[in-house]
Amino acid sequence: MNLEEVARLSGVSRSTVSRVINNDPNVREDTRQRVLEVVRRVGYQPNTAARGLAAGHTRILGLVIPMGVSALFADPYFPLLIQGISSACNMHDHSVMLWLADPDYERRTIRQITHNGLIDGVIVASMLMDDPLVQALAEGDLPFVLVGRHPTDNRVSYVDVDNRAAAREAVAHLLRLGYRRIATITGPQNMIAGADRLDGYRAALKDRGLAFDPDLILEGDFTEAGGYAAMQRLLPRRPEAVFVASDMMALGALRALREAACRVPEDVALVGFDDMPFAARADPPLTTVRQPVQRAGAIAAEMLIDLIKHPGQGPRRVILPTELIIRASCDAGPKARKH
Amino acid sequence: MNLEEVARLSGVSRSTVSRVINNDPNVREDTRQRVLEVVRRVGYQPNTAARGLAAGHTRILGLVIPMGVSALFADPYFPLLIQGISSACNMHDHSVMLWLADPDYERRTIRQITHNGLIDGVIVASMLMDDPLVQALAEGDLPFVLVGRHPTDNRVSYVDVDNRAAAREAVAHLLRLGYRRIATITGPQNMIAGADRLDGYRAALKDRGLAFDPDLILEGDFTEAGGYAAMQRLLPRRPEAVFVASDMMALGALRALREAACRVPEDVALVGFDDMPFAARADPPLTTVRQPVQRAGAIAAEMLIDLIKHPGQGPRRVILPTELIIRASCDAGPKARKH
DNA sequence: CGAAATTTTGGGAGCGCTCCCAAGCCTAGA
DNA sequence: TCTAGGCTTGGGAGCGCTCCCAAAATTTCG
Repeated sequence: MNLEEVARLSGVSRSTVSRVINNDPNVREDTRQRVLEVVRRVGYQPNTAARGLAAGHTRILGLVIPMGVSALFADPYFPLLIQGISSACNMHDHSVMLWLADPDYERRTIRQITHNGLIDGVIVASMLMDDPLVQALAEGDLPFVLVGRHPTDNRVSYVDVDNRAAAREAVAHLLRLGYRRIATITGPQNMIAGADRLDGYRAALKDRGLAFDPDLILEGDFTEAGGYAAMQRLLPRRPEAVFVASDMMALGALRALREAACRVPEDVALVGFDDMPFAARADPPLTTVRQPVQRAGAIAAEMLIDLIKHPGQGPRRVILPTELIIRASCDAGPKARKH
Repeated sequence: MNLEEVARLSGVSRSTVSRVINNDPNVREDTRQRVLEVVRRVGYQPNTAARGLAAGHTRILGLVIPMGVSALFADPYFPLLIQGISSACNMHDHSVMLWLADPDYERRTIRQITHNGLIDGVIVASMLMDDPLVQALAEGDLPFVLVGRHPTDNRVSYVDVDNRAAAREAVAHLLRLGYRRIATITGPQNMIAGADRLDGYRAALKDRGLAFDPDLILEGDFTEAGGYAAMQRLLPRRPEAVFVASDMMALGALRALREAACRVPEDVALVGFDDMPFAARADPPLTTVRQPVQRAGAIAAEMLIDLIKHPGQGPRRVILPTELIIRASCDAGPKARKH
C-alpha cells in the first residue's frame, strides 16, 4: 500500500495525499476528510525509507552509548536515560536508533553512525574525555547533543549536571557533620563526570583549608565490584567518611564494609552520587546526590529535535539541578558522638 | 558523496561501485581495489534510506519493549537483553531501532512499528499474556521473534527458558533441604514468565504430594517494592522458605526480612530467579536460578536475522538452559538444624 | 586464428516519497 | 460579464540506491 494507491482509492493525486498525511493546510477540508478516511480504512503507513530519501530527514534520532566496561550498562543510569529519551521521542513523534559501541570504534563505525543518511541527529551518552566519535561529530554537520559536558570544545550542545558543585556540596556536608578524614572513591578519570566529581571533592577540602591526602583517593570504575575493591584497599587507611562517586560503587563499598564488620555510619560514613532507585533501599539507606537522569534524557532528545529544526543556531547548554538527599549513611558525625 | 560520485572518481559506473560495496564477486580484482581505494579515501558511506528503498531491506531490526510498569525497566534484565541483542547485531552488521512502548498501544502505533518499511524484522521482549502487538505481528508478514514463549500460538518463533521446570527445580531444592512450609512471591500473572514460575512452584509441591496453601502465594510485580510489600504481608504467615520469582523482588523480600529482624536463611530461606549481577552480592548472597539473559538476546537477534534471510520457513524455538545457583540464602535446612 | 563461452561492465527502470511549479478552479470586485 | 487573485490540485523531477538485462571485453578451445 503506497501513496499512489491511496490516491487512486480516494480519487485524488499522489500529491494531495502527501499533503494530507503531512498536514499541509492547502487542502480543501472535504478532500482531506475523504483521503483521511481511506488512509484509516486501508491502514496506510508511509514508507520511512522513501520519505527519508525524498525529504532528507527521517525523524529518527541516533543514541550512542560508548561502553567500555560492559558491566557498566547494568547500572540503572542507562535504562533511566533511555527511558527519558524514548518518552520525549514518543512525544515528538520521533524514533530511536540505538548503538552500544565499544569506545575504540574504528573510523568506519563512526562514519556508519554519522553518515548513514538515516538519522537526523545523534545523542551521545557517557562522556569520555576524548571520544573520537564526538570529535568526528564536531567536525561534521550532523546535529548532536551530548549527555555530559564537553571538556574543551565550547561549540557543542549538551545537557549535564554540575558534577563538580554537587560533589563539593556532598563533601561539604560531611565536613559540616564533623568528619575530617574523608576519602573518595572516584569514577574512571577518563570520564568527565569521574574527573569532575573528584575535582569537587578537592574543592570542598580546599574550602576548609584542608590538604588532601592522595592515599585517600582511590579510582573506581563506576561498578559495584570497583567500589568494593576500592573500599577494601581503603579500609586500612581508616577513613572517617567516604565520598563515593556513584551509588553503584557505594553499594560495593557498603558490601566491603559489611564484610569487614564496619558499621555505617558509626565506623565509616558514606555519601553516594546519582540517587539511583536502590540507594534508598540500601542498608543503611544512602545519603547521596540526586541527579535527574530521566529528565536529562528527555531534555537531550528535545534539545536535539530543536537543533535539527533550527540548524546553524548556536550551541545549547542545559545544566540540571542536583539535590543532596540525606539518608542514614552518614549521621550527626563524630563530633556529635563524642559528647 | 554518493555512488555516482564515487563512480566518477574511480572511472567506472555506478553499477560497478554498487557491486564492490556489496561484495558482488563479479568484479575484476584490480577494478575492485581501485574503487575500494576511492571509497576509503573519500569516506563514502552508502545512504541507508536509499538502499532500503531500492533493495527492500535495511539490515535494521526493531526491538520493542512493552513497558507497563516503568520501574520494571530498572531491572538489569533489560540492559542485559539489549546488550545481547546489540552485540549480535554488531556482529552481523545490523542496527537496532528501539521502541519502549506502553503496552496499550493504539492501533496506529502498532502499524507504525510493523509497517514503516524501515525494519526487516522485530524482536518483542514481550512477556504479556495478550499483547496486541504480537497478535498484529502474527497476522502480518514481517518476520519477528519473541523473547519469552507465546502461550497459545505455536507458529511464532521465540527464545526462552523453561520457567516452569526451572521454578520447579528451585522449589524442589528447598523441599530437599527439608523446608516444608514454602511460600512464593510470584510475578504478575498477566506475564507469561510470572504464570509459568508459579506453575512450577505448584508442580514441585505436587511432586511431593504436598497441597499448596493459597495463603502462601502472593502476587508481586517483579519490582523490588513489590517483593518488599509481598514479604511484609507474608511474614505473619510464618513461611519457612520463600520462592521469589525474581531476584529484584527477592531483594525487596530481603529488605522486609531485615527490617523485621528475621535472619536469612535461619528464620526464612529464600530462593530467587534470574541470577542478576546483584544476586551474588546481596546479603546473604541469593540462591537463585540463573538464566542466560544476554545470550537469549543474542540468540533472538540471530534467529531473527536468519528468519529474515529465509522467509517462509517454519517457526524456530530455542529453550535455553537454566542453572540453580546455590548460595547462602537457604542452608542445610530446618531438618539439619534440628539435630 | 576465430568463434563461442565466459567474465566484466554500463545504463535504464524503478523503489515510494517530497518538493516545486504550473494549471485548474473558484470567488469577489469592477 | 469579465478578470485578477487566491485556493486547490496534478504531475514531473529527483532523492541514492539495487536489480536486471544487454553490451563490451576477455578468455577458452577447437
